[in-house]
Parts: sequence; structure tokens; C-alpha cells
Amino acid sequence: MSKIQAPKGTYDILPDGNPKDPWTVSANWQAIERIAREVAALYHFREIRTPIYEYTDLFHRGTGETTDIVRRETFTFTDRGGDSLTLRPEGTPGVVRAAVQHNLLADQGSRLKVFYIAPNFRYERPQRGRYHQHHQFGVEAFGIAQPEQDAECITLQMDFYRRCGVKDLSLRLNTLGDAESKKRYRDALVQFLEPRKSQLSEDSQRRLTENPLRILDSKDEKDVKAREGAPAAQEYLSEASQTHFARVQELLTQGSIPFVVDSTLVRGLDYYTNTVWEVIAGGLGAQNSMGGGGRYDNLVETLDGKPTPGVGFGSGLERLLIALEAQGVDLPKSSPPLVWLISLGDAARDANLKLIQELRQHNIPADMDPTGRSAKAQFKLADREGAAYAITVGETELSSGNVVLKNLKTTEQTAIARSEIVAHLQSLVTK
RNA sequence: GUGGGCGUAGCUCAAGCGGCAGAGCACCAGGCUGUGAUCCUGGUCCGUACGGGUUCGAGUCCCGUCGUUCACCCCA
Repeated sequence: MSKIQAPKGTYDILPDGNPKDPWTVSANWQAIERIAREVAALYHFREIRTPIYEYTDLFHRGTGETTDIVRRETFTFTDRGGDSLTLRPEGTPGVVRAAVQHNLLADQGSRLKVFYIAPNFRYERPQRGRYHQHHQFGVEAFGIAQPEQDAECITLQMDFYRRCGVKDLSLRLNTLGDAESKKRYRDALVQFLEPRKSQLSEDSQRRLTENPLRILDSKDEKDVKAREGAPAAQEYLSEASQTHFARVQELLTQGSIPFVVDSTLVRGLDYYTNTVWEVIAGGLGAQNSMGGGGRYDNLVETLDGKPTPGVGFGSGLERLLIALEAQGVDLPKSSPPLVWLISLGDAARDANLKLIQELRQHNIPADMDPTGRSAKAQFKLADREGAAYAITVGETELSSGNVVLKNLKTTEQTAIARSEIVAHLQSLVTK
């Protein structure tokens, strides 16, 4: 197609998008964003909005130099002043940057609980459920190192899914240990795998020096085989990390949130320490990860803040909509009843232009067609646009001082005095 | 970044081995000169993503590009 089109891997959200591609339907976004805001408020997370691009360095230092996300998936460009900027590939670094920049975590005991609904950008081969621009609902909680905060984030996330109506979910949970445990384990793993280097996949041979933990969740058969008998992270956990992880599990169990511990779960972000988790949903095909998160107790200091613990998650909204569609779940669509004004003749049209203004000022959604088409065409339009009521005005009504109100669902039609129509509709619309 | 499938009206899709490009929905109008959602009739809209090639002839075969999709990779 030579006609101009949306860039590869992006899409438009339309009033009448394709229900088979639920992420293209604007009403769906309104529904899940409303639920996200409600659930965030219930857990007392407040909204934060940060720029869609940051200085490139932030993601290199935050997300991590060796992650796939930073190594090969960023949209990076130089601005006209010569600065290197990157469209954010994930939410956490920008939030940490903002918190540090505005001294929100400067005092001992500072705490901050925030959420965002925002686009992220990753340059990957696009396919259903994986786009160059995708959207996430995420939360970050700073200042509380206790496992209770991990559990609250997980609970919030699962609550969000429950309120949206997702059925087929599974929560995978793991711990990487604190920074020292993680390092000890990393060294042990390298020691184990180094002699087997030649048996590893090409990617994993590189990871061995750059990011050895990632070899654990490789699906490549060679890697699965080569890592047989590898030491488990659990064996290298500090006492504190062990009790932390045990308490997180205890809290989830108490909260009746089912989970499975999966020691191969590593996640693709360098900054995680201790708890990490991921939620898988049915109906998503290969792109089955709906959201994930973890604790990052060293990230704030990495980004020049005072040492402050943090934990949070990001959840893909396109994938949520795809899962809901695949599972046959309907989102609640709230639209207030629409009133359609039908005019027969120019004088009636002018009268209706006054009436429509009055209705709108009384918070009654109203619309009309001013093109002077037949009554039939105007009713047809009212029906197509989903109006609940039609008001007809013609010569007869103008001289009698009435309007004709029709309930388009029941087809009931009655004459009502023009002077009473607004109050009458208000009582119909508000009940 | 790797490998495969697909790309025909606004939408969903049809056109055995290459042989005059169609349907349903949608949209407009009329039947009903002031009544939709039902029904009937008529009409509008595409020339097959784009570019090239083979052929008397290409939607159909070949090559390239673009887009999309599936798997890998990665992750949301």
C-alpha cells in the first residue's frame, strides 16, 4: 500500500475498532483504565506521569546495559541539540528518576506509592500482543523493605485482573536473593557452566559473561540440557533473603492468592533483587506473559538517590484485552443514554438547536443531524448511533408548543410540552 | 534478529489446473411525500498492498518491497 499508514508495529484505537482485535476499540481502553485507576486508589497508589522519552543513559544505568531490552530493543535518537534520547522501553527507571530528581525519597523513612498508565516502546518484530508501542498499567512502591509491600503489589495486580474478569491466570514466583546472594549465586552458576560452555546456545555463551542468570530461563534445548544439575539460587540465599521470601509466600497464602514457585524465573531486567514474579494468562499464544514485577532494592542508589528499597510491577494492557477477548469476557461499557433530536423543516431545526444546547447544559448527552434529511433517515441515524430517545419537532409541534418523545427501545411515543421536556428527560436519564 | 503463512470493496470473505472479479454486511435512496431497529426494490464503492517479471492472457506463477500473522528470540 502506497497510501500513508501508521508506522509498523503501531495501531490506531478507534470508536468502532475491530472487536476481534480488542486493543483497537476505544471503549475497551476506557473500561480497563477506569478499573486500573479504581484499584490503584483502593490500595492508595497515586498517579505519576513522566515523559515518554528520557536521556538514553537512564535506561543503560537503570534497566541494564546487558538486558535484551536495552541491547537491541530501544528506540534511540539524537535530538537537534546533540543529546541522545530514548523512548522509554519500560516504566520503572523514569519513575525512579522523577522521584530522585524531586527529592521525594530524600528523608529517612520516605515512602512513595505511585501508579501509571502509559505507553512503552520496544523495537522487536511485531506480532499480535507485541507492538513497537504498547501500554502498561504499573505501580511502584518505595521506602518499604518489608515483604508486606511485595505482597501488596502482587495482591493489587491480581485484584486488577479479577476486577477486569480474567479467568485463566497463573502466578509464578521466585527470589533472586539480595545483591550479595545474587552475586554469590551468579559466580557459582558461572563456575558450573563455564566447563560446559560449548554445549550452550550461542546466545547463552554470550550471556555467560554478560548476564549468566538469564541462561536459567532460556527455552533453548541445548541450554536446558547444559544447565541440568546446576546449583539452585535457594542454596545461596542469605538468611534475610530466605525469611523475606518465605514471608511473601506466607502472605500470599493467607490472602488466598494461588502461586507456584519457579526457580527458573529470572526476568529480563537487571535491577531485580529478592522477589520476582510473572503472571501468565490463557489465550495469549506465545506472548503469554501478561505482567510481571519484582523488588529492586538497589535501583534508587544506582540512579543517584539515597539507598531506598522499591518494588513494583508492569502489566501489558493490550495483552489483558486479548486475554479477555479470547476468554469471552465482556467488559462493562458505561455510556449514558443519548437523546437524538429530529427536525422536520428549517424552523424545527432552529428550535432543536436551542433545545440541544439546553439538554447539554443539563448534562444530558444529545446529538442531531442538521443536514435536512428525511425523517426516516434521521431516525435511522438515531438508531445507528445508539440513541435511547428521539425527540421529533415539526410544524405541528412548533404551533402546539409540544415535542414528540419516542423511546427507541420500546417504540413508545408521547407528546410532551416543550417547557417540561428537559426536566422529564432528566428524570429518565438519571434513574 | 531467524524461519513459515497471509494481503481481493469500509468490514468478513468467495473466485478448481493462469481465461471477462463476486457475495453478505455496511452506506445512500425509494416503497412508508413526519418514524429507526424488521421486510422489499434500486443504487454507490473495488480491479486484487506496492513495484517488477514470465505469458497471447496473472488475483492465481516468479522476484523484490511494504504491512500483517504464527513460531523462534524476547517480553508486556
